[in-house]
Formats: sequence, C-alpha cells, structure tokens
Amino acid sequence: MSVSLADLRGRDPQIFTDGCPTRTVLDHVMGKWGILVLLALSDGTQRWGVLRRNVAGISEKMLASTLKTLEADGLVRRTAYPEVPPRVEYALSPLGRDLMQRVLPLMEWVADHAADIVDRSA
Amino acid sequence: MSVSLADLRGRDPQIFTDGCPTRTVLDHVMGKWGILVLLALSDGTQRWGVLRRNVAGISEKMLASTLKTLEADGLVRRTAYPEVPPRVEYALSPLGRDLMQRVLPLMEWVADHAADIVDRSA
DNA sequence: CGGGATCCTGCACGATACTG
DNA sequence: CAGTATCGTGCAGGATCCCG
Repeated sequence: MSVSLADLRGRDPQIFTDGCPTRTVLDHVMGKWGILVLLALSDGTQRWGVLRRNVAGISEKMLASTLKTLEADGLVRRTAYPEVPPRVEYALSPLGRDLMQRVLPLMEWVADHAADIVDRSA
Repeated sequence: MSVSLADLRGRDPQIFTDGCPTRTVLDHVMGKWGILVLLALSDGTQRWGVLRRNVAGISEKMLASTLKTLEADGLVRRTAYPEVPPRVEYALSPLGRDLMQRVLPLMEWVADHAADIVDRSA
C-alpha cells in the first residue's frame, strides 16, 4: 500500500533529484504561499478580493505572482469578465482539484498535529 | 469524504491564518528541503553521509539545519553511537511516519504529473 | 476592482574552511 | 565521519504608488 522513494526511483531514477521537474513543481506548490492559495480555492471559485482576505497575510504582489505561476502550471483557472468595474474569478482546474484531493488529507493531519509539534519545539 | 478549508475552519477559525502553528509546521515541512529529507528517510534509517547523497543537491549546512528543525518538531529521531569514527543515524519518528503516510501519495501524484505541468508552463 | 511597476530589505541558502 | 563556524549573496517577498 505504502509508496517509498525507492519505489518512485524505480520508475525514474532521476526523480526528485536536482533539476528534475518534480523539484520545480514542489517549489511552486509547496512554496510559502502556493498551498495556502490552493487551499483557499478548494472552497470554490473566488474573486481576487475574497481570495486576498482568505489567504491571511499575503501581499498583493505575492498573490498575483503565486496565481500566475499556478495558472501557468495549469492548476488554477482564471476567468476575467469584461465589465466595469472589472471582475476576475479564480478556480481550481480539474488538475488542481485532483492535486488537492491528495493535499487536503495532509492539511487535515497538519491541522490536527500542528499544536503538538510547535509545543515540542518551543 | 473530502475535506475543505471551510471544514477545517469550522473546527478552529484561526487555522492556517497568519501566525497560526499550522503555518509554522507548513514552513518546516514544506520548505525547500524539509519534504525531500523526510522523503529520503521514508526509505528507512540512514547515516548522515548516505542522507546527504540521497537528497541530491543539499549543502551540509542545509542538511544540518533541516535535520535539526525536523528533530525539534519530533518528526525525525537522531541516534548517535559513541564510537570512533562517529556514527550517527537518522530515522523517522512514529509521528514522522504518520505524516509521511499522508505525504507519499502526494509525492506519487507529483511524480506522475510533474512533466506535464512543467511542459505546460514552459 | 484587479492588478502592474518599482524599489528595497532580510534571510535562506551556498561555498569554503575547520574540528572532535 | 559528522558535523560547526564564518562569510557572502541572490532572490523571495514586503511596501508603496500607479493605472485601465
């Protein structure tokens, strides 16, 4: 049932080594803001302003650049409506939803154990 | 079956907000090297030197500091043998193994989709 | 409202050398 | 062998202003 690094390396020896695409994806998704944005979006389509409030502490610049990389990665879909004032909505793409299906259980675990972990290291 | 951020916020409204312990854990685990070290260790107990080779591209400094935070977080266990030359072994703690059970499926997904994602954004 | 452009700063991270 | 100590630096990320 469980997968190991050795298993993954069995399929592709270069996996998770330096310069490997997996590293790039990891950097995008696991960066400081990537997951938090994806996590917010897993609640459903959201406008820029709402997203900004839901990802507490993010700056406009980082929200913009994070969304751009995630969109380029095909994990997030951006929809702009030709209105005044402008309205732009962000949503997970099918690929993004697929990813979050793997991430959410992890987040749940983190939510459950974070306090313990931080206490220990204090 | 699926969990959402709203669900998690239902248990604790502060979850994943700024300054929340979850953010700290995320920074430790999801940082550039955290996961990669944990991933390598999920193959089993390893000595420092082996670990350094398995986590391709990591510097000694980063390996040392990453291991120290992960050990302080209670995710990694360090065992030093009073020998000459010194021998030190690192292993996942039970907590760390529990965590990796959630992380490995994610890594498998990333391994499977990384190429697509990077191609798209190129 | 939803960003882009610009400037600035810290610290995450790397390289090198040294040690018990 | 398994680290620490020291020194540099690039770039992630914050603050601010502006624009369609």
